[in-house]
Amino acid sequence: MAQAPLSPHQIMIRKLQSIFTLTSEEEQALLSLPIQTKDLEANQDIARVGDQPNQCCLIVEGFTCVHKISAEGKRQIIALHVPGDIPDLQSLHLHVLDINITSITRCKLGFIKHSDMHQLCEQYPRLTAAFWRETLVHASIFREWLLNIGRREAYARIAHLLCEILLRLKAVGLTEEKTFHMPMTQAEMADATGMTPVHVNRVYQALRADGLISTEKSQMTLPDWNKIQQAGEFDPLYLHIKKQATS
Amino acid sequence: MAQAPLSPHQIMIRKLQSIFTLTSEEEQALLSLPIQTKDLEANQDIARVGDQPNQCCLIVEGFTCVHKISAEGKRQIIALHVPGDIPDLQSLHLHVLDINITSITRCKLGFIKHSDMHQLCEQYPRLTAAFWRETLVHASIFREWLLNIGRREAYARIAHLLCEILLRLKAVGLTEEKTFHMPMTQAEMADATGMTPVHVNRVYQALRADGLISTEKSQMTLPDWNKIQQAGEFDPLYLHIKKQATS
DNA sequence: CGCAAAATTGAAAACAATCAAATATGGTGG
DNA sequence: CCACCATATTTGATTGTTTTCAATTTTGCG
Repeated sequence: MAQAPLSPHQIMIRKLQSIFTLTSEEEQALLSLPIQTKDLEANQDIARVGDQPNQCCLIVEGFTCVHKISAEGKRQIIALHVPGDIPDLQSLHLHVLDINITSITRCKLGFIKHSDMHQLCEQYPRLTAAFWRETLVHASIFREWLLNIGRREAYARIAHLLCEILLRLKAVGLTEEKTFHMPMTQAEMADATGMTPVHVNRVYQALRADGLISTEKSQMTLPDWNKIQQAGEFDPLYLHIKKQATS
Repeated sequence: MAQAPLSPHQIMIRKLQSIFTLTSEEEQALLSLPIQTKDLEANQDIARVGDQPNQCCLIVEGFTCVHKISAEGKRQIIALHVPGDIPDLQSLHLHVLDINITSITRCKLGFIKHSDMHQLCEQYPRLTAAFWRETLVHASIFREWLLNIGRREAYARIAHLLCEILLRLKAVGLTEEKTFHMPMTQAEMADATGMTPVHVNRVYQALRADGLISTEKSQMTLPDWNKIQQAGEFDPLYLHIKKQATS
């Protein structure tokens, strides 16, 4: 049941449960957190370098990305965010944003005031640990991306990223078997992998020819998990997901 | 007064003070934290992928790095750590290490039990925030490295990393004007920037020819801060250092 | 049906990797 | 203090993945 439209609180809890075990009391507390939702078109800025937000942004539906622009004007996508993620959770303790956050697709966002977060964490110290852990898992993903971009060749790099997206969507119940909704353009994949769009296109073709991916509209299928996992040198340890269903 | 031999507690406090304002009560609490020190030769493993440490490792003297090895056997240095840093602070909440930690130089390390850290944080919630912030600053550095490796060409990439090292050492008082002790070999710089040692060597020569760096033994000098900052597209915002002395 | 965005193709250029040696350096023991 | 050795740096020639540039084709959507 991919794309089931969950409420902001439900998706947040599902995501946290995938990396941390919440008690029902803690779930209750999360459910009472005030969240204000907002819909957004694709390719809209959510926040920008230099901003000093007083709220966090929960992805409820859609994809967003965090990116930086070099002085030469080149864009690097630093992170992808799927439903359940909070791209600017760091802003709780780093008060000036050093990144841009932009929607990739149409999105439903949930905004949570810093003050409400701080109050909740004060009251439930285990939730502090849960959110801290959430930021640490994202840091772990940054580390794996560094290896991916710094030391893997293009073919493995793309394969690796596709494996990651599948597992992260699976963790929040947004996949259908080996198929998932993949809204990123090849140009966006290029920005995420430190490549050019042209080269991404050529690697996609190679992956298709080798039977590692098949695409139809914006549906991406990874028909042979073992093969693509091997091609991408993919080991899901770094995602620190509790229950690992990689079937 | 570079290389002044500070105690483990002193260097930890100095580092935290560079990104967070500690009260004297909090400093007192940190001073009473049990830390067991250990000396280590260069190029020794401190921890490895898969480990489940029950302690954190504070760098007191020397340089260490965090790295990952690809399936092809290529190494990517993910992070550098200088005195005051705690490379595996994440292990407080991510119980299985997804990285290797290795000494670059001879080091003095301080080990702090997780249980002592948890107890301290429970007692002083602002210290939880301080350590959380410390992990977030390191995550911010990962993000900048992603931009550096993904989108900057070799010349800028090296320049950027050298700027970062200077500022990070300055934050803990380990620089002499524009000069600092730079113990990394060119091969290690290559692993940190996703390049080959040969190419690092050629970029170093270009930087020397352009008057952006000068090296003598393992002393590195950046004679013209403005020029190298520009060459490396370096903006220190991402370091989130409180008092910024970039003279 | 029409249009803008995205994907695809081909050819040429460039940055960086690779391979293989040669030179220099720093630390050690005699 | 010097010779020696392992390590690190440097050099040159070649190869190769990836980028760049410039179309062309396809797709999705109103």
